Amino acid sequence: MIAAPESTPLDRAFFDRPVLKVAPDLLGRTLVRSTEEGPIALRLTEVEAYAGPADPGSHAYRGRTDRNAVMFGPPGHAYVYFTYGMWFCLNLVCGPEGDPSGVLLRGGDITVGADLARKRRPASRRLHDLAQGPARLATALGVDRAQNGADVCPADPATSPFTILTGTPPAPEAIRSGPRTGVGGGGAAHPWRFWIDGDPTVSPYRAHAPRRRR
DNA sequence: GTTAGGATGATCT
DNA sequence: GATCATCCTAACA
Repeated sequence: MIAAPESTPLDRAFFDRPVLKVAPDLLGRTLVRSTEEGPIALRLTEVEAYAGPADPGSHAYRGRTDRNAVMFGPPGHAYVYFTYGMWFCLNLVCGPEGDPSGVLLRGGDITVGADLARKRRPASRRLHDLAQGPARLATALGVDRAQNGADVCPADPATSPFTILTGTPPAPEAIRSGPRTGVGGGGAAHPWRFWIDGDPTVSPYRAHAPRRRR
């Protein structure tokens, strides 16, 4: 039988490239999240690049720590971090090894397993906001600290919580870029956020606002 | 439709 | 002790 395009996993060479090439190339790809409860497939519609040790918006800006160690490792692995006391966010580490760069997955369209995602995100009112925003995406997919460092290009996909399939990339003219969301300290200076034009699962842009003290 | 403010804790200075 | 690669709800237009 002929394999559908969606069935081909992206290999490590895909991620072992500069992050600014990988990030837009991830749009339209399918992330498969496997759990005991069942699989969820997500078509990526919005991502952000965090580009190496000189990027002031990056967790790696001030060097390697226990928290960001995965970003310094080999490409094709998941970097999961906990933020705002409540949420997890999912990144994919890009190459080359030793260069701490990665792609934050900010939004996607759930194509398989929407019922399971709804169970994890009862606050979600519509299909398109199940994974609209990085913490929503991680919540819908059931991602937490346990997946930090997981291989997303495993030799045997059955052994990994993640696989990424070729999917159906959008036409190049449908790919938009702009400033990153929610990063301060000059980190929004570069147009390193990429999304699929007009897709309802793309999160609304919010400029970084310093939090007020109570 | 928009906006303001609170939740909540790991991480780093 | 301040800062977060955020989300949700309530209030208001």
